[in-house]
Amino acid sequence: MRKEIGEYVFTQGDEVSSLYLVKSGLLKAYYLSDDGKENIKSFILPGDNIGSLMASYAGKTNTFSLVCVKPTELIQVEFKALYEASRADAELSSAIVDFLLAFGMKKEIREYELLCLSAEERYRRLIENTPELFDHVTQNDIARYLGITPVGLSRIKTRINN
Amino acid sequence: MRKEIGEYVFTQGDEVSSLYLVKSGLLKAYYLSDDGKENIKSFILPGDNIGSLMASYAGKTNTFSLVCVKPTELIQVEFKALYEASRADAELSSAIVDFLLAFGMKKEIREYELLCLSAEERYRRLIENTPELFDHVTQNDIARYLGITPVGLSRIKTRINN
DNA sequence: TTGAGGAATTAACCTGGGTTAAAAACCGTG
DNA sequence: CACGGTTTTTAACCCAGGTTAATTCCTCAA
Repeated sequence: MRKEIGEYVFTQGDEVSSLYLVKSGLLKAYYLSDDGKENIKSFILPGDNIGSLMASYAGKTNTFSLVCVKPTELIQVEFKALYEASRADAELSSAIVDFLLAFGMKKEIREYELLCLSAEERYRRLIENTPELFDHVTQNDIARYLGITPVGLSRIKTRINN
Repeated sequence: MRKEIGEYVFTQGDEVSSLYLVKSGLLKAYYLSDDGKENIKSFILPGDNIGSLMASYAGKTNTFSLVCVKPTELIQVEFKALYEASRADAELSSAIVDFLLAFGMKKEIREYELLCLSAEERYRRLIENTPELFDHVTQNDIARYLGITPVGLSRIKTRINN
């Protein structure tokens, strides 16, 4: 399926239960707080997967929204169907285990960065690890991914350049 | 296996590759930064599991330490053996999928709290969700789990009680 | 019971980042 | 090229939480 810039794949509060594999393009997943502030959970690059475990597995409503930053080509997988099928299919089950392990590791890294690093350190790491992001995403969104405001990020940048 | 207070299950930098199921007791998992500061990743209660995916699956060295806060009874599971066995055993594989899904959801919640909530909100939530923790863990450790200093937490408490 | 070491609080001062608002730099489009 | 909107920067002021250090509280072992 194909989505254009600004189109939503799903929205906070939805009762969707699918996972998505991104073939090309760029998405952002974000939480919207009561007072209208956006906090970016993650950017999803080609080759990445995305979906709310909470919504899919635990039957809860979705906790975040997923929107296109670039025109995006993605594959939708019904979570429940996949999950049921995996119960009977050892190979599929193994693949899911690998997928979930990779997912868990990513979360573990993010947790570490948010718990242990300052906003400035997180910013330096992001430049280090995914410089390509800066070509496609506004500084605004970078800031909200780092957990700070655009103003804050601008200040960090000037601080770094002495 | 049994561990007493202060005993380590493994240490940051180790090349262990086991998962642990906690039958009774209480553990804490924490990161030690270069300048000697401790940041608590999680408390592990009876029924919980713990282990470094990074170390076990990706063959990296352990990124955090695991130490007993209360005398603890736990079961050690060799990750590689489990992983290999799961390749052939559909039932085991399914169980692992369930385990990893639960793990992923926990991480997702923690990520949300660290990204979107203030220290005070995280504190309120902790009281709400795991009040029993406060009986077994020093306020010192609670603070380091919330991502703040003990002084900071003390201030939050007095602020809350007007 | 007391004394010693750790835990928690308090106070004074500092800093990173939030908030608001205005200015400047960047667009894309007519 | 000029216009209008969106980003980014800058500035002024504010506040949560860090840091250091002193004080009080707790606990437990002798």
